[in-house]
Formats: sequence, C-alpha cells, structure tokens
Amino acid sequence: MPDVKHFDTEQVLTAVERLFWRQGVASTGIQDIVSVTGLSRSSLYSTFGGKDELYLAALRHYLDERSRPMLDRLVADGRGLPAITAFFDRLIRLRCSGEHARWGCLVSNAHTGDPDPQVRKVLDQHHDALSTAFRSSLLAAHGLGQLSAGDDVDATAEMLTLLAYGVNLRSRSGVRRATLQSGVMAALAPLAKKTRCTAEARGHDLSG
Amino acid sequence: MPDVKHFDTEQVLTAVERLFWRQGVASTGIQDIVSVTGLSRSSLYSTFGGKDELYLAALRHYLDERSRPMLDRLVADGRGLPAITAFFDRLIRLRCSGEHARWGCLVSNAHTGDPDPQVRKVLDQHHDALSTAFRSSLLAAHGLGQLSAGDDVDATAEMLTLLAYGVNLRSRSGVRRATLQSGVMAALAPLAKKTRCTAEARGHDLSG
DNA sequence: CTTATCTTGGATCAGTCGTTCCAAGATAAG
DNA sequence: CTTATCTTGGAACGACTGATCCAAGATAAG
Repeated sequence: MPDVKHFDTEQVLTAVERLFWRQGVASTGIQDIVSVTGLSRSSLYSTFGGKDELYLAALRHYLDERSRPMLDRLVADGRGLPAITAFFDRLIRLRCSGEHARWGCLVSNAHTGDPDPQVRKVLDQHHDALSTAFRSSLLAAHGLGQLSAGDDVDATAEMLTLLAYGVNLRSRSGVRRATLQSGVMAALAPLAKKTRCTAEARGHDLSG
Repeated sequence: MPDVKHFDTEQVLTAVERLFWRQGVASTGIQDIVSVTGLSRSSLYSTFGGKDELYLAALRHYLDERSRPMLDRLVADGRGLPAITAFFDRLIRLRCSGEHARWGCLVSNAHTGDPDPQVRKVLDQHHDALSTAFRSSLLAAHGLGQLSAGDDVDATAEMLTLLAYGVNLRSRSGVRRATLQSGVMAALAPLAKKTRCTAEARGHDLSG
C-alpha cells in the first residue's frame, strides 16, 4: 500500500509561517523554505501546491494559532476596559520581546503589496474579528458603567483597531516597548468615565 | 562637448516613486521602471545607480514632495487641536480618494521587509518628523487651553503617530473613508478639555 | 516475500531578476 | 566641419525565480 508522508504538516506550516512573517512573502523564496523545512520541492508542491497556496495556508495557520487565541481571550475577559488594556499589554509584549520581536504581525504585514482575492478575504475576515472583539469588550465596559457618556462604541472600536495596526507596523522599527505602551495608554485612559473630571479615574496602567 | 541628459530627473523620480508606492519594492522590477519611464537601463543605472539607490532616491523624493509639506502645514497651523483634526482629515482624504487611493503611505509600506541601514535611517527620520509635528501642535493646543488636565503631550503624540500609521496601513484594504474618520475622531474628541463634562465641548468634526 | 501506491531527492525547466557592457547616437566647443 | 565626451538603445550576463518531472526509495496490505 502507499507510502505515508515523512514529515509533520503542522511543523512545516509553522516554519513557513515564521519565514513569511519575518521576511515577507516577496523576499522568501522556495529555496528558503526548502532549506528551513528540510523537505524537498516534490513534497512541498504535492502537499501544499504552489507558493501562493502555501502563503495562504501559512496565513490561515497564523490566524488559527496566533491571532484567534488572542481575540478569544479578549472576548472571554469580561472586565471591560481592563480587558482591553490587558490585550494591548500582551500585544506590545509579543511585538517587542521574545523570539518574534520586531516581526510585526503577519496579517498587518500582508497589507503591503496587492494580495489576490483569497488573501484579501482572509485579511478582511481578520479585521472583522478584531473589530468585533473590541466592540464586544467595549459593550461589556459600557454595561459595567466604565465608559464616558459620549463614547461611541463603533467609532471607539475602529480607533482601537487602527491603534493595533499602528502598534503592529511600528513595532517592526524596533521602537521601545515603553513608547508603545504610553501611546496606547494615551488612547485608553480618556475612555474611562471621569466622574469628577479627576485623573485617578483614568488609572489603567499598562505595566500592571 | 558632452551630450546632455535626454530626460527630466524629477519626472523619472516621480514615476519611480509611484511604482514603488503602489506595488512595493519587491514587486517592482527594473523592467517595470524601464517600461513606465521610457528610458533605458543605461540611463537608469548611470544616473541613479542600482535598484536600492533608486528606491532610496524615490523614498527621499516622497518625503520631500509628499510627507514634509503635510507636516509643515500641520506645524504652521497654530490652531491646536483643530489643526490636528484638519491634518487627519487631509490624510484620510488622500488615502481613500484620488489617484493614490488605497496606495497607503510609501514610508509606512516600507516598514514591512527588512530595510538596509540607509532606508532604516530615512524611516526613523520620518517618524521623528511626524512625532515632532504632533508634539508641536499639542503644545500649541496646551497653550491655548484646549487640552484636558491629564493629557500627556509626549504620550498623546505617540498615540497620534500610531493612529496615522494605522490609517496608512488600513487604507490599503479599501476601508470606507467615513470609517477611518470616525475612528480618528474617537481618538481626538476625548483630548479636548471638557469643562463641564458635556459633549459639545468635544465638537471637532472631521467632516468640516 | 511481492506488489501497488505514494513520497522523496534532485536534475531540470523556461522565465525573470538586477546588472553590465559596448557600439551607435547626440551634443556643443573649437 | 571635426572632435571629444557624454548619453542612449539594446544585447547579453550569470544568478535566481517558481515550478515540473521522473527515477529511486519507502511503505504496508496481501
């Protein structure tokens, strides 16, 4: 009976994801993938198809393994504003330290260069998921009476989305973590309800 | 005596800038540049050098012709917060409509892929210029008594920078202009001093 | 074991990459 | 005009691109 694959698809996809993530699609050649994964062109093409389909698979893998867990955790955290603060804290930590420091976000990086329709669709899905997660947390914050009177949930969610894209993009330039933290805090702090227009009501500390 | 160039350097640089801007560096070949500019490889290489130097020249051209004028206008506008609002209004209009719609920002786009030291330096310079311009406007706003008591100028400037990067990146996905406007407004409105915690004091309308 | 079926290594493909080179063309001083 | 000097068109380069192909190897049911 037939032979079976001599490698683990999951491991290969992770390695390819890392390659595309760090160097970008255009700068990553099939040869790079062959070198890193150790498998041959035959296996690569018979398993995943061409480079475009491989990129798409890596993108979906990133969403499943990296992006979605972050968003699920944000939505599951019912604390409202502190949940959002904690989300950005984790995001900035991931972007500025550890093995993926200065790699940005694979999805954000994909926004440069004109993606084919399938990739475009994945990017849009990711954006919807991110935006929806923010809306969910903001609604929770509203329910908990944390928001200022004039805060528009949809507009604020869009603002947070822009902020996340900004963090992702700018983290590639090696900006200091504290700089990103203060920038995000400057956006989050004014959201909190200011009962007597005092400053301590804004106290969402990213370093917490 | 020697022959003179048969083309206008400025025009060529503009065309090259447009190519890199729209398609990215990695996706733009020398052949594309030859086709668009109409001049030959000889002229190209003897005038600008290789592709890397051509990209650097295009980047600097973009900064001089596109970026710096925007920032100069922001700094020159002494109105404080309304100046910042007007800046983002212009930015979003440029990113979402006209001939450069959905092209993003050449400098922001450059953040994906690992730039050589010279490019990196240009990117850092651009970021400093942007951040400094925001700080300048925020200081003006502070002097005019427009800011809330707890607003930190440096942190807020960083926040606005992240927001601008977010707008640039996200505009490439073809997001609606109104969506970006509402997102930016959600970040700008809370900055304004709220004397009696009322909403009308926040009235910086992007559609103005 | 045999054997059918899939996988694998690696040669190979045509095409494109950025770059170089040189003869032919253009220019303007003498 | 001649002539020195630069520019230009276009052929050509080797290296690399993504992709294909096939014989050899691996697997497991019979």
